[in-house]
Amino acid sequence: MKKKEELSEEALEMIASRFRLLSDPMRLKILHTLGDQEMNVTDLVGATGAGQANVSKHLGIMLGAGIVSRRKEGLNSIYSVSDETIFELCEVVCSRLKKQLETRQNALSGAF
Amino acid sequence: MKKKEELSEEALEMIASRFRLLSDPMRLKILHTLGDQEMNVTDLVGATGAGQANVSKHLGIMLGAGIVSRRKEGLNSIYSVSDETIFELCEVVCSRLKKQLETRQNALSGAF
DNA sequence: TAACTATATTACTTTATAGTTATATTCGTA
DNA sequence: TACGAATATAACTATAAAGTAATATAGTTA
Repeated sequence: MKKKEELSEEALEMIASRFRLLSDPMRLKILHTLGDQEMNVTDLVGATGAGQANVSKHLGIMLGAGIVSRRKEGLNSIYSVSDETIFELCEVVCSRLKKQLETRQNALSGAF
Repeated sequence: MKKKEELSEEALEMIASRFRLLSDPMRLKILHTLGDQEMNVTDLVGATGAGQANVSKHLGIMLGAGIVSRRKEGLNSIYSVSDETIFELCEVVCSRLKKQLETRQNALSGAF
């Protein structure tokens, strides 16, 4: 029954926003560093080499979007990835990029 | 054999850039409008309601990134989506967003 | 309570980019 | 060849967001 529906501005904005979350190298680095572990902010700062305020801000943004979760333990904030689809998305993108580069290499293979 | 490899800055930037392409509502609208068809710029302008220069610019960006392709026919530039993974990514995001909103609704269901 | 530690937030600067207007380019046609 | 149409591009403006330094907040410990 579903035909080519017109996507509402609101829907487009929600989807775009989710992609926007992933469009920053530092956030990807944080997510990749987290992986399936729990880590506090200080350790993430050490692992990523970014500034504390910057890491904290990125985590706050991702927390708000519901892709990481936080639990407090004393002074520490311990974060983990709560949205596993993130990694699925990254894999799809990464595979596609590899294939694309491979195709380009082949296109040049006979030339000069 | 693959351990938790450190992702290079370059790799992170490439992946982030791909997500950045999808982080704009107008580009998503263009991609969704295209679907599996071929369309020229004028028709896309009509279908999206955006300005000609704007549509043209977005198409140029996506062409450069290899997610749409272009063929010329007389005065027309006819575009189509050349990277089907785009739709896969959008579906994953969209499903996840739905589930997330559903969860939030349930969280409020007993309250007041 | 005072000092310390971990995290969050605020204010600011800088950069990237979306949209727009005007113009250039390219091809078709009278 | 001159004109018109479709698309691309350049220049500009406005906005959003990343990074940073300074500060606030909250828990911990001497």
